[in-house]
Amino acid sequence: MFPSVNEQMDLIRYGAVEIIPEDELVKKIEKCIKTNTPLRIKLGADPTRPDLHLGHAVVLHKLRHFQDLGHVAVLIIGDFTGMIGDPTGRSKTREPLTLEKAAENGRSYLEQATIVLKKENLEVRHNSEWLGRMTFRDVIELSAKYTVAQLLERDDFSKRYHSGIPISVHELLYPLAQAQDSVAIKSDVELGGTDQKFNLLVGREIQRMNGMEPQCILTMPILEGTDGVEKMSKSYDNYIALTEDPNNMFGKVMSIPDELILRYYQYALFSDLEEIQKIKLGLENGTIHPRNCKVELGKRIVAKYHNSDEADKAFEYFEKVIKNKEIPDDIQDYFLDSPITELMIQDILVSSNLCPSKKEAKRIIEQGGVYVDSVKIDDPFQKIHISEPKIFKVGKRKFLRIAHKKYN
RNA sequence: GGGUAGGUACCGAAGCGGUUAAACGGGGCAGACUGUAAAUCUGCUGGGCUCCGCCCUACGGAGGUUCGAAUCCUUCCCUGCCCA
Repeated sequence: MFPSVNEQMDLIRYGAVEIIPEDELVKKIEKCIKTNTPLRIKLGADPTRPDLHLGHAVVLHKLRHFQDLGHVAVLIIGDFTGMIGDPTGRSKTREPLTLEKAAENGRSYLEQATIVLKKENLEVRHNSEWLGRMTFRDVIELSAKYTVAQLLERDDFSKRYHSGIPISVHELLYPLAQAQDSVAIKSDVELGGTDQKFNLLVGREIQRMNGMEPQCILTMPILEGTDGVEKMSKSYDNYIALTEDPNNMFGKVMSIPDELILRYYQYALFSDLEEIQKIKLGLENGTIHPRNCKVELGKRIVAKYHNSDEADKAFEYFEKVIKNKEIPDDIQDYFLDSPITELMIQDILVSSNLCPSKKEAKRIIEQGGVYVDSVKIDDPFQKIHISEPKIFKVGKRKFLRIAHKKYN
């Protein structure tokens, strides 16, 4: 029924940073094989931000590995904890989320997560189910199990504390709430990024205090964003969303610095280690050109999240529009609802949402970033006839075919 | 409860009665360059007006002093730190 311990551990170890404690996990797996009972693998999802990206996918893939081994993935939508917002890595208190908003984000989260996860062996839970029912007394009992000093061990808490940045009490409670999830769903293993290590360990502690066998924890690396410096995150705008359209997805992969290529092969693609080794050698001895390698990486990532047809198209688009600065084939149409057919270029750019304001439109025009039918426009007040559709280009990759709306 | 330091644009941070749409840095955008949407360099970076000038909005909130305030006064809100 279940693969052997070694087989399982090989897959589980792939890409993992830490497994704490590893021997306990081995024991759990042995027991699972013996009793033919799948392990319950927990992953908590923070529904504060609705867009999942390749960074989130790293740990989702690990969860998928467990599913493939026959274990149960317990995905927790933190609709309740979303009201607190995990302060991990943040130097600022998060904006609280309403339960409704959290639930809505949770739905879209699930939709995106199942791009990576399979629907079999998947249990989805919302933590408002148990956290929302706790009374103040329950909360006091829970918080009595941990000390302020223990909580302040957490790096970002202590940093904030020592540099005088406010920490609200509810933020301190977050790790305990997350730990309570582990108690509620009786997890055997909890997954998370390395930045989650503290929270995951608290879960162990709290489970033990509730007389349960503590969960093992497994941490995955934090994937760097396209800038190659910061972790991939929406707030740094260096992310590649799972639902990113093929052209953007490919382009964003192309924009990663060369040093990140191998890391993306490993953690965005989960390629075989032998293959990664081969690429590494090739890059080192010059038999593989980094650009071609990145093209391949981009195509494969697009193929993974879309399909290989889209991947080829995205590559062609990139070659054409970015490399050769040509006009793409498929440009969206926009029909201006205006009684006049001759309008100032700056007005056209604003009404078609190519620019957010006239000032901005003016700026870009004056800086030489605007072309109409491949002719550079340098006067923001120049009038353009749009009785027939014209192709507007703003910056490197914003295109729109604009025409006057026809009334019949 | 007492004391003290603060709250400035997307973020960090200067300014402390007029020359301030607000230095500087980051970010963002545009241009050049490039295998690249990387790196680097250059420029721009509140909004409106046919616009080389004018008009709005803006320095935690609300009032006030003044010809004139982000800068002074009053009051309220928020935050750090120290002492209880």
